[in-house]
Amino acid sequence: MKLATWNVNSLNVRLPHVLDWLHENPIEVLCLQETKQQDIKFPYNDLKAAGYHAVHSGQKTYNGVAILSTHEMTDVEHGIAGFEDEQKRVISATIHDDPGHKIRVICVYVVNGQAVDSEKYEYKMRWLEALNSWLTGELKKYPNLVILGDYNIAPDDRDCHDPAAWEGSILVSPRERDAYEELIELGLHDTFRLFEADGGYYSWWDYRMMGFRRNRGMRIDHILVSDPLKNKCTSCIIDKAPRKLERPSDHTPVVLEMHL
DNA sequence: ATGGCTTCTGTGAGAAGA
Repeated sequence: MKLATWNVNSLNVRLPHVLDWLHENPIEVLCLQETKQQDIKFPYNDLKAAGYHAVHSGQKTYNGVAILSTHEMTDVEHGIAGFEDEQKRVISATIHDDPGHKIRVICVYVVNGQAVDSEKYEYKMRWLEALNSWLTGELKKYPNLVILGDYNIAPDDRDCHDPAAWEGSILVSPRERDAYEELIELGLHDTFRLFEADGGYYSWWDYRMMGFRRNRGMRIDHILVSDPLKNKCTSCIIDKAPRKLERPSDHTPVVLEMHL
């Protein structure tokens, strides 16, 4: 089974890239973030024509998350149970593959936080705490769990192009990294790091200052798996190809392969 | 360098992203 995550920075703008990418990369599950559109505008028909079921939790202008799958999805849940949030940042579903395996997939768009001294940063920290408590229960309910998305956290200095310049800033601050580490301590594994120990691999590059060409990026999009799935993982790669297209998203897909 | 780009809203210029 192949699963991927991609922050598309507006599905309205990026739908052609998504359809082209799915055509070239036939995978079973794709989680999208920042669709930036209401459900009524979501391109269910175009995705269906491409062979994908889809579930979406969207809103106008900001946020918005979706799960696309070639397989049937059941038990769709929106948001973090018990956490009131106007912002559409989480959607979950159970994927049923052809051999009959059941995998619980959670698509997350973690709060950006803007700057460490902003109110949005405090919201980010509260949000991550709520995610953590909720996941504790979800892991018990669903042993085979994959959490894919834009975490807006670079877990360590290998995941940042210039740690000295970024020290203490948003995306790398100690409190954010501690919150990420607490997710890992629930018994989750950063699948990219199962296969690659070196730095210099990023999933986001700033649009400004030729960030991509100079590889001035951050690895902030992650695929975490629960313990029972760890040894089923066979590869996790960052596909830089879509970042090279005309009018790209500033993020690029991360792809996990598992042999169930 | 409180910048740089891109998207959104909505038709201006400002917010937000990361």
